[in-house]
Amino acid sequence: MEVYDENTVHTAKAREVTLKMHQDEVLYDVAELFKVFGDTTRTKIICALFENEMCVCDLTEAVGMTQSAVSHQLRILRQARLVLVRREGKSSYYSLGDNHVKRIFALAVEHTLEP
Amino acid sequence: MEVYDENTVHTAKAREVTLKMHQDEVLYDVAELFKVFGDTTRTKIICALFENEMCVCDLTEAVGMTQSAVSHQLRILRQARLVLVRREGKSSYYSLGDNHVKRIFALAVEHTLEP
DNA sequence: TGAATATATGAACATTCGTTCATACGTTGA
DNA sequence: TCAACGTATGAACGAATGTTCATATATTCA
Repeated sequence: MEVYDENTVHTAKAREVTLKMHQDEVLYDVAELFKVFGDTTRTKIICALFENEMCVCDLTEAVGMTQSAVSHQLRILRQARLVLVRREGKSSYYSLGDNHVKRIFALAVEHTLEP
Repeated sequence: MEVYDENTVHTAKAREVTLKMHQDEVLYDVAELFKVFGDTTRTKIICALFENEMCVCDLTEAVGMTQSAVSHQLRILRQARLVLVRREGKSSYYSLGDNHVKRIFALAVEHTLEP
C-alpha cells in the first residue's frame, strides 16, 4: 500500500488517478478472464473437468472437437491459470485451477438456467 | 421433466442424448453470457452501474469512450438482459439486471485481485 | 533404434467483434 | 414548428479469435 504526503499539491489528484488507473487495470483483467470463459469449446472443457481430471485424449472425445482444437484451447485455459496440467507418461492430465473457477462457472450456469 | 419408458429399446440412449444435447445448449448459452462480460468497455459499464443507475450521458463520461461506442455496448448488455433501461424525458437510465450479474462480476474481481 | 501413440504448436484462413463516422429518432423548450 | 439535446443505429474498417492442416516434440515399447 502506497502512502501519500497530504501536504503536497498533487496528493489528492494523484491518489485519485492512481486509484482510477488501478481500477482500469483490474477491469481489463476481469474482462480478459471472462473472455477465456467465453467460448463454447472451453466451457465444454471446463464442464468435463468439473468432477475429475482428464487427459487430452479423453477430453477430445468428450467435447467432440479435433485434438488440435482442444490442445489450442487448453493452452489458453492454461495461460489464464484456469486449468492445471500434470504429465504422466505420454499423457497430460488437466484439472480445474482453483475453486474460483468452479464458483464462477457454477453461478453462470445457474443464471443461464433461470427464466 | 420428461418421463421415459424404461421398456423401449432406445430409452437409455435417447435419454443420454437428450441430456447431452441439453448440456450443449446450456454450455453454449453460458459461453454467450461470459462473452458479454468479456469486454473492457462493458466491464467498465457494469462497474459504473454497480452502485447506482446512470444515464448514457454520464456513463459515457465515466467509461471514457464515445457516446456511440457506449450505446452500442449498452445494446449488447441489454439484449443479454444484464442491464435494464428506464426512459425519462430525453435520457435513458441504465441499471444492472439482477443479482446474478453482481455476484458473477464480484467473484471475477475477487479472483483477479488474488495472487 | 524405430514405430506407434499422445500432445503441442505454427501458419493460414474465415469469421466475429468493437470502434468510428454519419445520421436518424425522440423529447424538450422557445 | 424549429433548434437543441440525448440516445440509438447502420455501414465500414481494422483487429482479434477459433479452427484446420501439417508437422514437431516427447514418451513408450518391441
